[in-house]
Amino acid sequence: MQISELSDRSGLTVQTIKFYIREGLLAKGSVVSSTRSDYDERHLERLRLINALRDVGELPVSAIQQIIAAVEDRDAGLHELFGTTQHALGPHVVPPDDPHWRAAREDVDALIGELGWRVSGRAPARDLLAQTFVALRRLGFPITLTDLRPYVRAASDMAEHEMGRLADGAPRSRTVHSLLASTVLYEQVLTALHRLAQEDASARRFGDG
Amino acid sequence: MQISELSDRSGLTVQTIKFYIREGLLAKGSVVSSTRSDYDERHLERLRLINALRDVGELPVSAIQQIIAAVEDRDAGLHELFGTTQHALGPHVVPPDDPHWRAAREDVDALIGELGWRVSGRAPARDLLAQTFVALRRLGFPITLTDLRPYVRAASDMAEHEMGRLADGAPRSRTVHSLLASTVLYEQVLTALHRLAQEDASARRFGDG
DNA sequence: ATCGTTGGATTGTGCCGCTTTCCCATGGCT
DNA sequence: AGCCATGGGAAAGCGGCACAATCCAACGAT
Repeated sequence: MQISELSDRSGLTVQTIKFYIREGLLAKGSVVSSTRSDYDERHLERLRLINALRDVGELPVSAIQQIIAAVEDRDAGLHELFGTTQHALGPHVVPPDDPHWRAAREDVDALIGELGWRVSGRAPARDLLAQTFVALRRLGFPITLTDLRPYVRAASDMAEHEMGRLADGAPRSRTVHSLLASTVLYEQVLTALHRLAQEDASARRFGDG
Repeated sequence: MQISELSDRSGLTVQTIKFYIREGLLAKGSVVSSTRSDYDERHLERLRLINALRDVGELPVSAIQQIIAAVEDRDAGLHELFGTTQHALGPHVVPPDDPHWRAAREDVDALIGELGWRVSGRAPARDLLAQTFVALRRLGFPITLTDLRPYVRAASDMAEHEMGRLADGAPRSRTVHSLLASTVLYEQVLTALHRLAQEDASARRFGDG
């Protein structure tokens, strides 16, 4: 398949595909001549993945780069791919050297310790959670463990469900895609449903219809 | 308080504060002379809100503008503020006129109808959900109602919990802040916990420790 | 032979969120 | 009275990002 067909089938412009190749998100086609390269279904599949991560996951190109690199590394285990994805998802803030921040971060670490969760000490999600704690406190809505309980329950139930859905015997590439779908795409599913449920709750409480 | 003190206390530079004033995110101080204005605690509070929406919620300035405008509109009810916030959260994609997209959107509408949720037909979260459906299908992981069930349950439980937390007798400004915290900030709490729970589940399933 | 297509490289573009720069008025200290 | 740090207001600049446009030389189908 030529690049123009790849463009048609993927819905991306030729320039964008070239851009992705330059940035290392997509492999070059196999060179047929100095002005022809051949692309196959795997290139299309890759573009679909890139598109999902970009459009739905709203990931920057640099983050997708990292994920793709981990996907390509056939030596890496699935858990390593997981870590790379988490790291790519961010946040990319450098925690300021602030006492409030350190306190929030300690609360987060303590919570994870109590739950017995096996989570890397460098997981960016720790900082993400600490950041929200700080912001909530600064706004005068300190968060308590009681507030968190339903969220913790829901989060672990869903995570369990997601891991259970990964097919065991499937080829690696499919498992990898499934893993990324679970993390990046199902996160959006959860967010969307949460917003919809909130609107319903708000309508029932404040609405006049 | 002068702008320099406001700058010190908020952690934002004077220029950034001026920028927010220009953009309509923050009210001007009360003019004391042609070169002095006076800022009070409400300005500081507002800056904290802006910061939370920006740093934690990752909202663009234009979205914060819309939310602030709704907050300022003392005639608007809380449910309207809710709708504005939802709209500001996005996504801001124009649904393409694609059969897959229309089908996904119909699935979403049907789901919401079955659940009996009172959700505006223009709620962007409908599109967000439809978008993930399309992406999942294109990747070869079609989503089923069974897959969604645990997410729906979790989402409505949390939404119920969040609405219940809003204090009834509090002054409007506090309720408004609480509402925004529930929607924008608790969404991040949920996301962070979901990621942490996933990492734990992944470690238990794939990890070697 | 011609004309469209491709690869490869360079340059340009539009948006975003500030940041810098200027200018000038003023207030308060000396 | 003189001086200068501070503040207000407006305009222009900047750095990052994700492409998009343009140009060129080399093919390849007709």
